[in-house]
Amino acid sequence: MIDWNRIEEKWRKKWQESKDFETNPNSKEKKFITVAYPYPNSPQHIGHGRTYTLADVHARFLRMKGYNVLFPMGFHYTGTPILGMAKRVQEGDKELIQNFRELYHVPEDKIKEFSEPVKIADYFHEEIKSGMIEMGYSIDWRREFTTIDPAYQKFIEWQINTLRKKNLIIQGSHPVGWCPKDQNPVSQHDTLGDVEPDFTEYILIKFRLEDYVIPTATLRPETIFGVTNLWVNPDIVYKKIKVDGENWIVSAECAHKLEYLDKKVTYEGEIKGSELCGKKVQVPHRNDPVIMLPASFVESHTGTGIVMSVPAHAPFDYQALQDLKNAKDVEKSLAKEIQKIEAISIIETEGFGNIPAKEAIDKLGIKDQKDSKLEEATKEIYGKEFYGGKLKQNTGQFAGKKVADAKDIVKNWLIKEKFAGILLELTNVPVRCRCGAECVVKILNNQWFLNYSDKLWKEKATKCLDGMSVLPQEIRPEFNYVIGWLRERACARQHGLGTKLPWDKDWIVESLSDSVIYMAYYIIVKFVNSNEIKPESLGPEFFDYVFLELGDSNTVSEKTKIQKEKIEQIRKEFLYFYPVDSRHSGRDLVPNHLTFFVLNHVAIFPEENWPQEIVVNGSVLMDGKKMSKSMGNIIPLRKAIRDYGADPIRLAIIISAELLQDADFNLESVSGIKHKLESLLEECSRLKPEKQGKLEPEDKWIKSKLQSAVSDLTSSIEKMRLREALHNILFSFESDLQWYMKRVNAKHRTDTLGILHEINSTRVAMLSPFAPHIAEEMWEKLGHAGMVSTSSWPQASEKIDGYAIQSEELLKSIIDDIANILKVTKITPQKITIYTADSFKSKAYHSILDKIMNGQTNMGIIMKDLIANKETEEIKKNPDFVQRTIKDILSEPTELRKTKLEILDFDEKELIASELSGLVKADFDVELQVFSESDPSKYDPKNKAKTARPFKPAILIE
RNA sequence: GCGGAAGUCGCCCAGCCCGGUCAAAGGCGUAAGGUUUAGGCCCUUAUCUCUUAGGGGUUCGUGGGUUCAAAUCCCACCUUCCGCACCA
Repeated sequence: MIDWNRIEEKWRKKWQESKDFETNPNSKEKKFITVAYPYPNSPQHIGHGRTYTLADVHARFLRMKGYNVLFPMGFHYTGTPILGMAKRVQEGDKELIQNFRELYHVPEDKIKEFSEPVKIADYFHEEIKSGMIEMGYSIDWRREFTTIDPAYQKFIEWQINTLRKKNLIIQGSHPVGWCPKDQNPVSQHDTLGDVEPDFTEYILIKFRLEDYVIPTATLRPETIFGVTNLWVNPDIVYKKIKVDGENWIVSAECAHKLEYLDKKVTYEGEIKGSELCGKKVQVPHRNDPVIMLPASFVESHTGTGIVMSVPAHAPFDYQALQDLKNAKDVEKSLAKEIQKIEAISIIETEGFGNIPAKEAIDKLGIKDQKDSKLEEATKEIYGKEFYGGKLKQNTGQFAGKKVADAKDIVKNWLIKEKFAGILLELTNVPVRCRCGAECVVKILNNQWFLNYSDKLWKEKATKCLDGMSVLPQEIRPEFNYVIGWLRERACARQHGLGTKLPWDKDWIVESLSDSVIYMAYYIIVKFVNSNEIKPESLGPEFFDYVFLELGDSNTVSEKTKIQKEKIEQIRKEFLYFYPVDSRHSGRDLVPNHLTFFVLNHVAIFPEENWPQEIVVNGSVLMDGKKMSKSMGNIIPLRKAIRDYGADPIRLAIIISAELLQDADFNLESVSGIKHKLESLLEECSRLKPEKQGKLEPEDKWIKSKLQSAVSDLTSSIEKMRLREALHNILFSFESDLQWYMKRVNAKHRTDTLGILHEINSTRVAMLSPFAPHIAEEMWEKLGHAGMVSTSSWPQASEKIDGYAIQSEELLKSIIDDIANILKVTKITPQKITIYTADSFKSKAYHSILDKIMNGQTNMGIIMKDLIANKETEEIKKNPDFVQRTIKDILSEPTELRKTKLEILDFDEKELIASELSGLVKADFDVELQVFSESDPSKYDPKNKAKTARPFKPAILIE
């Protein structure tokens, strides 16, 4: 048993002492690798480890390739969840405190401090950082910071001011979920049950009743042309209110909602719903009276509590009308009016007749307006009409328009003509704030936005994206799509940790806006942390000069009191490290952070400093399931490291899935990998550098295999196909090595230590970005001086020995064939005889191979050509040979075909005679005889020799 | 609905871009053998199906098509997953 924790600690200490990961500009070419910094509101678990591990492998690989790699890390304190947590601690929230205690093992005295949000962040910051160190991430910790550090805030002030100067920040109104009690916006983590307030826009159509406006809320403004009546609930008491100078009648709930929607509301009186029934109102656009009728499906908390009735296209309306027509207890004069009402059809949809609502109701067998299937009917009709419907002639100027288009056109027309207004309403009511109050939608009038709608900005971002590498490729269209639909985005909020808006101190820069160009800050922060520059000296002129070379260093020095030389040095370091060469992140950040990262870079920096690459990875599942607190399947990273070691976890995460796929993590695979590494370590301990003697065929072969492994692996890593790469080092190469050992053992060789040492040294070097600790240990055991993490990446020399590859392939396939024959015949072999093909067959073979490589696979044509040639004409007696040879060749890798084409003087008989006997003896414990097909004195009792083909000798087993 | 991804031999998952290397890698599981006092770990072999000569048959969501040749290219359909915002 090996002590993983001890080995890992040993090497972590060495890395720390040697300061290998502290990166300063030098004469080498640089690579700047960054990964989205963590939000410290909980310890990190295995899932968090994925992105960082991928980035670390990337960084370590590039370092070995000879680049000067900067891989820094910061901590994102900005945001509201931590604030919410602190609030819950203050309130003594049992569940949360229990989580801290039992799930996160936070010491009791620390939990007490958690009523202060920064303490929570500080605690988990240290926790996460320790985990990162224990995972062996090659981070330059001199550049660590948090987003509430004074210097960082200076940087964010500069960023946000710069954006504003470019007119990319605008002010406007914006609806948010709102708690009326707390007087604060609410989002998912502020609500009971963690529901995200979700709202939608209703169109308020204003019908007139004498001096009053009767507003009805609808999602389908285009159906106004089919209105036949209104619905009121007779049991509701409605409010008479004054709204911006107009008299409205709406439900009490609606009046309450309106108060938050930027309307001035005064209460003037009440009226019963039943009193409204029978009254006639004016339709806004056509001066036509329609009657108000009672309906029980009308709810006071939805819309205005009064509904516009379009029986032709709305199943609820149609059914309510039918119910009324059939009702017995309706007053006579009213009943007469009701009987007169006919549905007005205004939309034509394929598959539906004149009154779609009726058809849907009949189809579902709906009996009355209380039937829950009405929802289904409504959905079906809405879907069909919206995407497939057209407005009919009776819609006037809108006739012929598709419903999908007409909806917005009619809406805008209604609003322009003052026939309608807007009502925003929560769709997932009730949403309750953690304080218990029911939330509403509020329009904030002085909200600040990043104007991501800006066309030129989008164009620039698209250009940047087009010039960038996006890994894996499949994700690229998603970025383009996001840039397309992005609109104004609020960039400030009223509470939470973060930086105040410099020009409006009531607002705090929102967390997805203060995390977009901070990679540039990694250059600065080194000087802040070393006390070379003070936060207070970081005025805008400093950043202007360092990042954009605006102004001159003399003036900047005067203003900031920073030495001119220092300023020049920082500018030079910025120029050296920027742009970002690769940004790693999870795919959940594609529609927000990663896209904003691109947008903000192009807004602020000149083209030469635009980002070069984005690498996106999927999430991590635990035994096929999503990790979640409630499922109890979260494994804290640090605990996993203690139990299994950092390297096995790193490998298990990487090997379980390719980049974009969700990685399924399970503990069995961790122990599997652990054992693999342990046996590799053992192997390395055995090997010493030793002089290599004369190379045997299998030596040449394995060396060639090693060469191709190096070049395959390198290109895999370059494409960030780390799973594939790791798989090659750990498993695929293993099977080549097994064959090699089999060959070596068959020959009873003892002189292979040197070669195995060379092979394993290369493997360990290639393993080192993935499993850095154990690779160092292996490297040391192999007797290398220095550390493998600072050694150079193995170079693939171009020497691939085609002859050796071909030879070993032949030997393997003969062994396979023998085993196959034995399996089928179940005989115990006494003696094996092999016959190699005649030389004219070889010529034919090459000729066929040549034709196939040129794309000709037609048997007839190939045959004709062969017969036409004197050297191969003999083949006409043996058409089966041609058929089979074509098949042989087609079932080979193209690589091997090329090799065979190049090598003409391949002596099968000689190879088999000298190399195969030992193998056959070892595997089957019998003697081997070899003849050529053309050998007149051959032993061939069963007349097998004639079936021999090149690379497919005939075999006789007795 | 819009946008994206995906359906492979018990399970997980490669291969698809660039058609022939594909009955299709690897891991897990299962079975047999070796090692071990025993178990675990480890090693070997097998793991769609038929076959007493290295061979054949049927497979890669479903149905078509292109091609000498399709898991791979094209079309249609079915199913599943993810994102759709002011939240990190």
